[in-house]
Amino acid sequence: MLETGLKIKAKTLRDEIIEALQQAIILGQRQPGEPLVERELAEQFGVSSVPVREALQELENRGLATKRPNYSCCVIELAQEELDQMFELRALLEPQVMAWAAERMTPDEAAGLQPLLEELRRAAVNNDFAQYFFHDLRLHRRIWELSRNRIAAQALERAVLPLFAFGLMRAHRAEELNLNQEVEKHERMIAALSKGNSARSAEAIGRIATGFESHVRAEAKKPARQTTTSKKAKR
Amino acid sequence: MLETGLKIKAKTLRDEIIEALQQAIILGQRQPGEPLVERELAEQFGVSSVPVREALQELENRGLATKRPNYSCCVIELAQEELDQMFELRALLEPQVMAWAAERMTPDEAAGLQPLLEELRRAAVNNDFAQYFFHDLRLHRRIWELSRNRIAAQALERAVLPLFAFGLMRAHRAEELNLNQEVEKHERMIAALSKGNSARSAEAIGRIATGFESHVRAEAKKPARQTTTSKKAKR
DNA sequence: AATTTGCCTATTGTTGAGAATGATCTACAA
DNA sequence: TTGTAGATCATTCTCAACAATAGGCAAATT
Repeated sequence: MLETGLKIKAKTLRDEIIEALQQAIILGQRQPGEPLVERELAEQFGVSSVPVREALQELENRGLATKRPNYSCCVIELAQEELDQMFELRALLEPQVMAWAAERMTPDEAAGLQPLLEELRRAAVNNDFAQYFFHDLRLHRRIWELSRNRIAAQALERAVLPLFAFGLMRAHRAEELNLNQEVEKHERMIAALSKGNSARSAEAIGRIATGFESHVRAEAKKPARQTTTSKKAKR
Repeated sequence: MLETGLKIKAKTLRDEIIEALQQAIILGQRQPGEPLVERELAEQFGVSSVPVREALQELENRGLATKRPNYSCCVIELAQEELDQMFELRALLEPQVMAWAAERMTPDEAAGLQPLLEELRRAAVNNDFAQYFFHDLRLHRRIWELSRNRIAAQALERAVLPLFAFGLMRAHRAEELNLNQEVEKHERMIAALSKGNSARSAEAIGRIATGFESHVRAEAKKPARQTTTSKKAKR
């Protein structure tokens, strides 16, 4: 099962709910457009509605949900236009962030990337798409962190995470992807990073990052907006 | 007096409080590091504490405050390191966003920038720094919007707004700035934008970038590379 | 039939009180 | 003096009940 990987730090109910809902959205247990009703969730989590409200607010800030006054919060729905914007921003940001990481990471930190890469490799060998995307995200996040620019890392997070909610990283959407090949690209990228070669690192990410990008942009014409089965939209 | 520009906004208490606090922070009525106590603010605004909590959460997401569990929310304090990160990100992002705006804006939209430029000019003539920075932000925001990339615009907002909280845009910090000269740079930039000249627009923003950037970074001693990871990015 | 009007209801927004938390302070011992 | 354990206290966090809102339904009007 997917885990946050971050130590269980949920000290407050709000944070627990955030994690739970984020995971549910990313795993597709909550479909795009599906309403997230405060009281319903409150009962489900066995808490009051205030922590749920705050969690929903945070989900909106992470780009995983939309919230209008006096209206049920809904899982984010992305139009093609918005997908394009996210890819556009990522294409601009990530190469430079890679370059910064290459310049600024220590040898120790570079070595620390290997275990993450290993996880990626294992997922690829097992042909486990869900695991692959999960560890892919973890690896990229870690590198963003090593760029020593937290603001830029956040911007990337904001540009990438919603794609998970949209279902881009679900297994069935990526069946054409050759995971082993992708892993090789990552290996080359990390090799460049570890050598502190910023130019090659930036170039390498250009080949990967997109892996799914081209794939998705080609077929994303028909994203049928799902109608929820159990829960109908407000009223 | 500074106004949000958007009049019909606050439909909910939370939003009113957000606006009020944001303005207070930007105007320096709330100093960096100053604690924002929920009950205090609640009483001050004549409301209960929940809307205040939600407002504080939003302020944190805008990069204007910091919030730790079971601890008073505080107005953001920026270390030199974080300032550098914000300038670094902005330097990467804004030229490209300008280029996009130049390519994508309609003639009408380009014409619509003139009134904003006029406001800037007036503030400069009156040597009113507060007004100048305020209208400068409005103008830049509008252009970001015209880039047709909302995610990128948000990232820029997130990189720039905290600088206001930090007080970079206060009058006394900018006394060396020649406002009329700055206005001229903006005029050239907008001219390039209006012609759809993306290359010149991107280059023009590099010169303006803010006027305060060079001023501030001058006193910064930038550690290009860190050898230890003693300070891990706090989350 | 089409449009308007007003009520109805599900859901969000807000409140005041209370429980839980972590920082600070004091007393005491090494 | 220095460090440590416990009590204190300010403040956040949570709750359950209440109020306000916006959309939908149906009757009334044109």
